[in-house]
Amino acid sequence: MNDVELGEAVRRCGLKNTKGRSAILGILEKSERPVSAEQVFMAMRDGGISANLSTVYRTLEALADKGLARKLTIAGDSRNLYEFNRMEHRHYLVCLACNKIVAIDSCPLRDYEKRLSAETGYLITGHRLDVYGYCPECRISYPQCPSP
Amino acid sequence: MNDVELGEAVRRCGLKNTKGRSAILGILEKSERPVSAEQVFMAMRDGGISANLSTVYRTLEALADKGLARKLTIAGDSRNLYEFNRMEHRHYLVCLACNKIVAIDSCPLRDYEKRLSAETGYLITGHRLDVYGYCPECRISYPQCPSP
DNA sequence: TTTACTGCAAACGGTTTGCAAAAGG
DNA sequence: CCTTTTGCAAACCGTTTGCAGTAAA
Repeated sequence: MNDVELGEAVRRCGLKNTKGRSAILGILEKSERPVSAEQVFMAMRDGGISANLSTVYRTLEALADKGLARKLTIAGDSRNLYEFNRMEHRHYLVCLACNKIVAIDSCPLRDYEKRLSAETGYLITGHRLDVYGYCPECRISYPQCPSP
Repeated sequence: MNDVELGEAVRRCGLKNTKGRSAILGILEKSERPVSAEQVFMAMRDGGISANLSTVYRTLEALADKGLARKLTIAGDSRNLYEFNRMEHRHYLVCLACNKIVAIDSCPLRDYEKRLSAETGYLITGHRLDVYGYCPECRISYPQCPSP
């Protein structure tokens, strides 16, 4: 998305468009990994758009509320991460050595949710699945790996 | 486990046993849901054993390090939760209305991890899966349910 | 011109820490 | 005894908030 499209996306969801907001949405869209508020803040500075950290938090929250972004947490990280909402159902593979996070497209849980619902009487609305391990690069140096 | 056994478990893992420590381990063991540090703290007060909150944190951390407990986080809760480590592979079903957390015993991900490892080159060591929905009691009052 | 947004500084909640005193083995 | 553990208070970190000023529609 270019600057104009980003601005339109912000406006279309019912928010007033500002330089900061479209910049933040652009940063999310360009990043292929979830990012923290602080990372967004720094990326803005790097891009020459100064913003206040609390504004970044408020914007990320607003974008998540409106469905343009997603807020997520990864085990072992006390921060919240945000990503552009591509409307895909996604899971993450987290490297325990270098903390790299990569997205997984496949989801093995459709049938499982049905079964679980039948067994428990719960109305299942979603799930969170993160997979942990060691990436090919780190794998070499970490022969034995504790489970989280 | 009785008091003696709790104390032995603490000592066996390489920690000095104190009244507070075995009490905390006992609280974890008796609870069938994960609990927060604050909850442990209050449970101790209720049980007549006064302890400092930072000691509770330190103890939970130590028990988790030694493998007697597990530390976990649930989406949408900024706190860490702790549970007695029953050495079972477990997942949780979280009610989005009343926040009740119940354990699920089955795990549908064994084969999936193998496949994923083959596809990505990662050494997979574990995963986190939480399922969200509405429990039978809350289900009635929440007909439409947003996905987390 | 009205309403939504921003910056600032201060508060927040959960967690961690440094230190001196206390208790375990 | 020597080491580990504790209580206390203060710091910490990521996040949220109240408010007065600014900008979008």
